[in-house]
Amino acid sequence: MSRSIEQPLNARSRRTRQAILAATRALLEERGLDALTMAAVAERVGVSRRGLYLHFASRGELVAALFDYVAGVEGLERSLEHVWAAPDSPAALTEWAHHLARYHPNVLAVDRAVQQVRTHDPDARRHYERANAAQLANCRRLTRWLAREGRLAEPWTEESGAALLWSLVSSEVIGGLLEEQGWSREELGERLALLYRRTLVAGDG
Amino acid sequence: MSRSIEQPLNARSRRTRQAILAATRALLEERGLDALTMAAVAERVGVSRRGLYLHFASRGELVAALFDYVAGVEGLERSLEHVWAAPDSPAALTEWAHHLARYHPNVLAVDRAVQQVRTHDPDARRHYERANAAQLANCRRLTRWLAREGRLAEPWTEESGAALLWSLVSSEVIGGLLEEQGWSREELGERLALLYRRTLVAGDG
DNA sequence: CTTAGAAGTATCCAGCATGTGCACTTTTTG
DNA sequence: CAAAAAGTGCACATGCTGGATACTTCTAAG
Repeated sequence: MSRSIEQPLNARSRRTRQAILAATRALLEERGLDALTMAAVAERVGVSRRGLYLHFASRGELVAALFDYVAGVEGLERSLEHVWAAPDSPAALTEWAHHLARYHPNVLAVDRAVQQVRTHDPDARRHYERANAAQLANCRRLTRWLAREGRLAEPWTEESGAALLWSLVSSEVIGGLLEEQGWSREELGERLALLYRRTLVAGDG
Repeated sequence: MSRSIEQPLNARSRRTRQAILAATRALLEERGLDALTMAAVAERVGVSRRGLYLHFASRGELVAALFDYVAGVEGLERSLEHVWAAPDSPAALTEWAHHLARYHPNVLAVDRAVQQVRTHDPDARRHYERANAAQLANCRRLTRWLAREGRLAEPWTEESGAALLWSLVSSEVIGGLLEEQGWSREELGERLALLYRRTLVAGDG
């Protein structure tokens, strides 16, 4: 099932594909994953239900494709630049917290959807695992930086610190604090930054 | 739909109900939520598919019922006693970390299932929210205790500290660290305790 | 400007899961 | 033993996915 669909050559095709992705995202954010049926998407795009399958082999593939779509639209790379441009590793850690608070809220719905769908769908699982590996790599880069500068607090290692950081990039955590606990993005960023520094950074009074 | 089903009076009925819950849990843990169809459960229990609906009005209600079932079987209350028996608030916080590492791994599959199902099913949502509120109340009790003893670090308040603690009781976090990062329960407990103390406790060298 | 091939439509279909209705049998219990 | 409760078997409506087929419409390259 769900054999990937080759890159569209046609301009018309590309436009339709984008329209489908945009409509899917909107529908997902407005009405949730359960309401996201192929029929509902088709109607919203103004295309036949059968037509969707010309662009996405399955519902799972469609949801999975949202992953990269929102990363582009919401500027994942751009937001990450702030982290690596920091002057030192503790500052980078703080920037990482702010990056989470800046970027992730915008993709929460998609994150959660991919996460649910991944259990059935190999395509979604692939996308999820790729994104996850990238996330973990970023975390490890942070802890390595800390270690190099001698700022990684006892008893953390590059590995265990990275794992901890990675685990806190969770739609459950971020969504819970924002939506259920009513934190603002600013509060989220500041407080995560605080947690990170106190937990991981040595000599940070 | 999914009108609740009244307390069974019959001994036979109670036995069957327990058998259904046990089989459901086993199936869920072995083969995941997707494989958890009413037909599969029925076969495993050795009861007709129709018979399940005599005990649980819907699949959602069945999954939701697992919540309390595992809490009983795995001794939620008993595990929590360690927390409140602690001599002081920082010790309680440490005990809380160990409680998470002791209890939660045993109910991860059920936690995740209820969380997914709750989006469709009102019954599951009710159960989830009740459990969640209890969780949050526990966290607040911890931060209140800290505050009373003057051990709550700047800039946390009873409320914001509780929210933070609450957000870290997440199957995504716990499951991720245990399963994907390969932490042992001991490591999880120790490291969470460390994170909690450094972040929330004042004057804890 | 024409024409081959791609994009898209309309309709039907099979598969599979949920949950309900109904007549029936078996077990429990007073 | 008799009534009530528990459980069975089967049929059925509904809702979704994804595949098939024959058809029309657009677009891109010669």
